[in-house]
Amino acid sequence: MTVLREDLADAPPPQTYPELRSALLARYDALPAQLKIVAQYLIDRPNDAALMTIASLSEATGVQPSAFIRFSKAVGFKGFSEIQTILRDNLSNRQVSYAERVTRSSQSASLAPLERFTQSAIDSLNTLVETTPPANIDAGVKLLRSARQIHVVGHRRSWPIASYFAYMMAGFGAATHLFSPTGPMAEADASIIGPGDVLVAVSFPRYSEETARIVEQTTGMKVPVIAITNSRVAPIARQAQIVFEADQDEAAGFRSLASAIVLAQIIAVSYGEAIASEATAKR
Amino acid sequence: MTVLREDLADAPPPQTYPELRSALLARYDALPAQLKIVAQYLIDRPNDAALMTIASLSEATGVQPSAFIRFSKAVGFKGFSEIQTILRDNLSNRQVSYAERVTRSSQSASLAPLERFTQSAIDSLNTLVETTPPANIDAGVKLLRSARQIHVVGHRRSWPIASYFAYMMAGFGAATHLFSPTGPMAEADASIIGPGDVLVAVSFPRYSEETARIVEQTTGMKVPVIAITNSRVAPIARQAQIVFEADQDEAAGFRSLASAIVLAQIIAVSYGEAIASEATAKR
DNA sequence: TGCAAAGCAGAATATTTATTTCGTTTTGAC
DNA sequence: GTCAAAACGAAATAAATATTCTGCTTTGCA
Repeated sequence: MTVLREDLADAPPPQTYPELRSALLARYDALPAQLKIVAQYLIDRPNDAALMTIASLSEATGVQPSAFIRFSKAVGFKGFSEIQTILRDNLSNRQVSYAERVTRSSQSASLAPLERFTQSAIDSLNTLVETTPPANIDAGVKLLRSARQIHVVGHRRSWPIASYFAYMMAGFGAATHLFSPTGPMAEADASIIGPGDVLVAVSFPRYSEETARIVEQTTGMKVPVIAITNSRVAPIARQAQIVFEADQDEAAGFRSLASAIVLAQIIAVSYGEAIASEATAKR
Repeated sequence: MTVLREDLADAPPPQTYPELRSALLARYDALPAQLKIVAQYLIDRPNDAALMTIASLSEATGVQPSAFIRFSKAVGFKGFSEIQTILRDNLSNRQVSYAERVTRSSQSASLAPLERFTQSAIDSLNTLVETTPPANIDAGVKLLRSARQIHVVGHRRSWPIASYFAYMMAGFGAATHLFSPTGPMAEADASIIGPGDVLVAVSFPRYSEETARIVEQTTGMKVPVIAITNSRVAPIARQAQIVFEADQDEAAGFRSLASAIVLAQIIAVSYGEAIASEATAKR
């Protein structure tokens, strides 16, 4: 009886790339010749293999397509596609693929709000770290420090972010002006912006028209704009010198402001630290 | 003759992702509605799009598969596969991974603000889920639904949370009043609170005296108070009927508002869902 | 050296995925 | 409002890709 060997084969198949990798390493010696080649390729170039078809893998390795299927089954999968799913998830360094997440979340629609929104916020925070280039923050800080005066605008859902940012900046001693949250006079206010100033505009869907108008007027005066928004193609992002993206995730129709407010904090604190270190250097 | 326009369309199609990206940004405004959605998705989440099939992209964006082909041809490609090839090339030789970035920046003494505050926010969100009893949310929702009018107060750092909460509640049709953020008149305002009302007070260190005073006056009138704060022994927590704790974590002296704003969202949306399900039941 | 079991290559098939087609709807100019 | 052009959605078709099947070859053991 080959009970032992069967037990090994029946062990639950790996779900993540690190698991897969160590499973392959463990079983490598016991594999037949062609399958060894397949295993080696998957270990050596997982990111290439993730994007290739079986046909091109066959060409690259000199191993027949059917061998890839045999390999997959030998390792406990139903087919090679399952292995590729793991490789792809690993490549985009997500726990589960995005497509899966879409279908899954539409299935289990009614998780408690507590878990739902917290998880969504955490996801969007992770996205924030991954997608924000540190150079962007440096550029933003530099621009803010060069400003004669810093104007901040944001309406409706973006108002909390705008007011928080203005509050922090004022706390660091920056000359800060915050546009009032509502009212038809907002547009007229834009006249207080002058040369040497910088406008920080916060705007999330549904984008406020007042904010867009102020941004438009500001760019017309050649005054630079820093945008905090959810997409590079957001209305205000097109005209902005520097664009920060936050808050792309959405749970049950309600977007979380968590990543936006953390982003505002990061920019403000980076500014504060830059000011502080300059003060120290001068002494 | 529309030579100019044709010239633009006939320009050699992009071959690399940066080229593609800027081409999309340049032509974005001129695209029809559905194709705008496609362009936006490719700009916002190129790494996801690289690995998804047209079918799953269609599901994720709500745009029909055929629109993806029309889009591809409008931008100068033969089909969507050619675009995906570019996205995949970009994905496979992309910059350093996030994990690498963290280890690298942690080597250089202090972590960059980006990683520091994001991590701190995630920690406090996890704490939020663990420490918030669902029954507390239910009790809060019940109290809010029984209110004749809902007053919201919060100053300084707590102002963004208070204004966001008030904005959400007003959006759900609740009779909401938000106390002005500053000024010596705040105290006088408390007189507008009457029997049957509920006060939602947001207060974090350093606790605002105005907020504390309004809470004091309110409890004197036997009007119930819901507190959103950082500790059960915070000034306003003692007198409150219901206390929500958020935001216990602190990174480098700067507390994150992430968990507080998510908490505000959770309470408001729970309220909104309760309202909605009641409306459905009545029908 | 003979024989059974396992491994293998290539072609056939099934499945998934991209693309085209076409009737309907929307948009924009007059 | 009316009309033509453009855009759109849904289903049909074409292309690609994965998987299975078959007969042949190698391997390992007696």
